[in-house]
Amino acid sequence: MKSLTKRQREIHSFIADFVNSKGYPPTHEEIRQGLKMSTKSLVNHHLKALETKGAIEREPDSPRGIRLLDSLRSFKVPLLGQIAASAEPISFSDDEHQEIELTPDIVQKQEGLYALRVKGDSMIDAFIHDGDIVVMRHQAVAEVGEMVAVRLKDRNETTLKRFYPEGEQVRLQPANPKVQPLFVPPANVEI
Amino acid sequence: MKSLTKRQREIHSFIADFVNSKGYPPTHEEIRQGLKMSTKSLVNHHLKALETKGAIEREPDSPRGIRLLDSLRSFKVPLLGQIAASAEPISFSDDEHQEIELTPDIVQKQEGLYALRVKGDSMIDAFIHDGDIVVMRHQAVAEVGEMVAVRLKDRNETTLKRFYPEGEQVRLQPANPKVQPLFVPPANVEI
DNA sequence: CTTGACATAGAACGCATGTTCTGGTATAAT
DNA sequence: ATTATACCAGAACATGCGTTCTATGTCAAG
Repeated sequence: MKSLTKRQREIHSFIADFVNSKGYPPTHEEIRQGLKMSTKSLVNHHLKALETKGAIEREPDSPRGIRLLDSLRSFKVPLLGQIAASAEPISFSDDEHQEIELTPDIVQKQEGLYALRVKGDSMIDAFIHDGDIVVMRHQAVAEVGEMVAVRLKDRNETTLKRFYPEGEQVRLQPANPKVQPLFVPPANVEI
Repeated sequence: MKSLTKRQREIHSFIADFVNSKGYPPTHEEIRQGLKMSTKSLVNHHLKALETKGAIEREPDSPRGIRLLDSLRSFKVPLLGQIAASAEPISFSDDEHQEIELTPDIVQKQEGLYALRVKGDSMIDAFIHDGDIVVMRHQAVAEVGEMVAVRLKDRNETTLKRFYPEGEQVRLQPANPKVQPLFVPPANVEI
């Protein structure tokens, strides 16, 4: 999707808010009022721009015929593969690209999010069961005691442990020193 | 919401499907075609019925002005109040009736669901932090080791503990014997 | 048989709405 | 200066679409 201008972003988010609150898209006239524009032709002008840039789709000659493609009210997160909570990690599966739908009620910032399916019951004490899906945020630094998905660089494998710094080394609870943490989850578990 | 007739359910689910795939509600004409009816007045007749029964809301004289109240693609869960994960439980707050929006991707069965906001950090080892919202299912029997929200009958308070049966008594980890479990959550945590 | 919900049928009315046309302004890049 | 791009204005038009009116058919309950 090409980049939008300021006014175009305003319109786009206005439509998103409108859909969220009302359940159906706004008419040109409603957009005009909401953004204090003077005429509908101006609205149509911007909608054309949004359409060519791929932000929306429109049904010609159809009232409220606006479809948000880059929807704000529910966004998707890539389901990258499986992860082992036990001692034996399991690698990513690159073949299937599934997605998970989330709402802003669950997580606010949606940058760098991705999901993994948990294999094994060794983290069952932390409310994570076999088959659960963990939503994570990609970030560089880990905080003490946080749940981290660690990637062993030599192998292409990932595992879910707690993170504790310990002097110059990194301790992973429960298991494996001699690894560098790479991914850090915030705190979301779903069944 | 009053019970719907067969034809009314057909229309309701048709609208839900339409909204899910298109992003905006159908017109009367589109409903007519989709359900192989002969005239629009018949559609309007049924929509009136759905409206009086509380299944939808309509914006008069407005194309596609249909709002699904009992939506299928995202349903709401009452946020009943706060809950203490620490030793001191906190009672319900009946004044504000908030709601949380969920999608079927997160939980399948939506019967008897409700949400509680967690107060305190004592369950931080189970991935539950202060301010987190726990989604629970109301059920009568608890399974061993499951997370349970226990209600102390004498007081009107609730707390979040683990459930272990122990002979004739019930042990709650960590705390308080002499209580009967009432609510049992399945396994959902959100931030 | 009669009554009353529930579903169906066709047609006409008229407002709401998307579209199009022809203009104008502001700013920045060339 | 000139061009390109984004933004703004007003008005006229054709039609999509909700609404309303009037009837008919069905089927179970009374």
